[in-house]
Amino acid sequence: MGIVARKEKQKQEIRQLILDASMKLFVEEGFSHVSVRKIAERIQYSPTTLYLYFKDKNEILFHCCESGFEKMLEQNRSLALIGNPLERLHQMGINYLNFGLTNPEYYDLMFIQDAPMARINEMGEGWSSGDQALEFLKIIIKEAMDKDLLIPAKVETVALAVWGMVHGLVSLATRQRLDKLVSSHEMEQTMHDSLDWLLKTMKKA
Amino acid sequence: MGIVARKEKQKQEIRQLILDASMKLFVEEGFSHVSVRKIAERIQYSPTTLYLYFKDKNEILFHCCESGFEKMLEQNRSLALIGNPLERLHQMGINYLNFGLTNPEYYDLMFIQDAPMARINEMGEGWSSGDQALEFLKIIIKEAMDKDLLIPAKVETVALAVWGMVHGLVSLATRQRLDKLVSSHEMEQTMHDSLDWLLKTMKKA
DNA sequence: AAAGATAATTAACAGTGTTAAGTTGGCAAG
DNA sequence: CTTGCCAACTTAACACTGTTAATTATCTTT
Repeated sequence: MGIVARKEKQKQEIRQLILDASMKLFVEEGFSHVSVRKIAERIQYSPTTLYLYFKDKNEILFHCCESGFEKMLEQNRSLALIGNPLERLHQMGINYLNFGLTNPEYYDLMFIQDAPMARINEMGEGWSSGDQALEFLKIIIKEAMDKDLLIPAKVETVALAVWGMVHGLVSLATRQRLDKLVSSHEMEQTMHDSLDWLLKTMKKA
Repeated sequence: MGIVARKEKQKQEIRQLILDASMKLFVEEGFSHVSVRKIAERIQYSPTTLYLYFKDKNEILFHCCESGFEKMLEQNRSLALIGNPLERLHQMGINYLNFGLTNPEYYDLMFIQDAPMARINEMGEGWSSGDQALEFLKIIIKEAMDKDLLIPAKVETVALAVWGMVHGLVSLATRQRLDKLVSSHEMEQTMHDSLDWLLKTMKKA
């Protein structure tokens, strides 16, 4: 009994060892340079050993992705302090843009790459991290509407529109679609302008 | 003189042969299954021959990307018939969403993958297709503001916001980030709802 | 200590983009 | 008419990728 427990603990330790190495590699060299062989080399194991602890590379990437969501959640902790739901929404948008621009690799994994989604679809479970984030957004919007600060509309519609816009801005920027339109030092300001415009426009007069 | 011209013509023919094969492969099997070897096999040439006509795979993909823009432009031809700039903007948004959802592979190449941008950055030239499309959007928005149909604001800011939103919606949908939130048969309607909401909200009362 | 289970490895498969070296063809000059 | 050249094209190879099957090493239990 004690033995099987220790074995399980060791197994979890190696799993964590693999994930830590993956994360480091991921942050240092970027998504596209993360390979099973490179991860294995970092922890001095054979490449195939990773397959004893994870089904495939997608599963490893999924965990890196989850860790990205934690990072984002961490950044949003301070939102709870903001009483005004409209200001809170604004700050949440700013946080989102900043997160995307400062952690493009994480952002990629969380919202663009299909590797993490592939693993989610194989398992039954839904995309809890993403659901949670959108739920959070919906609650703020609902609160703002209830307090008569926003023009009334279907909450889902508005939430999707807002998320869509900030995601669109971040992904256009990180995928270099705005490079020739906006000089890089103006990029952040320009994106914030668009966010400000949206919030101002949807605000009740 | 006639000889060197014929030679040049033949060279262009093979270039086109390669591009046609790439496009077919691209449409039939999707972006991720397009490989230099597969393209070569389709036209009965050795893989390395492609490198005599194109610098690298990115350059081939860039041309597929351009062809996607033509397809999109084609779809937008009918916009010219719409007199009201607000209605024109609306239809343009609908077209954009439809294009993205019905041609996810093209959309990917045009707005998400970095392969085509890599080739553009290597050459000096800017992203003319993208610039052109955004310019088109800006003109409509400006016209709507001039005709007092929209709440006045900086045109660039609004254009980027609108583009950002539709792009965000399409890319979230095609990258499966909305699967567990919106059932697939409702997807299109939900996205259209968000677009409608935005246009209605930014419209002058 | 011997047998059995478990952990880790090596070898291999089937692919990828790309470069360097070698081979074939046709055309022009001697 | 043959020789030499140049261009088009191919073969071979490099350095990778994710992943599976078979094999070896290690540790536990009898």
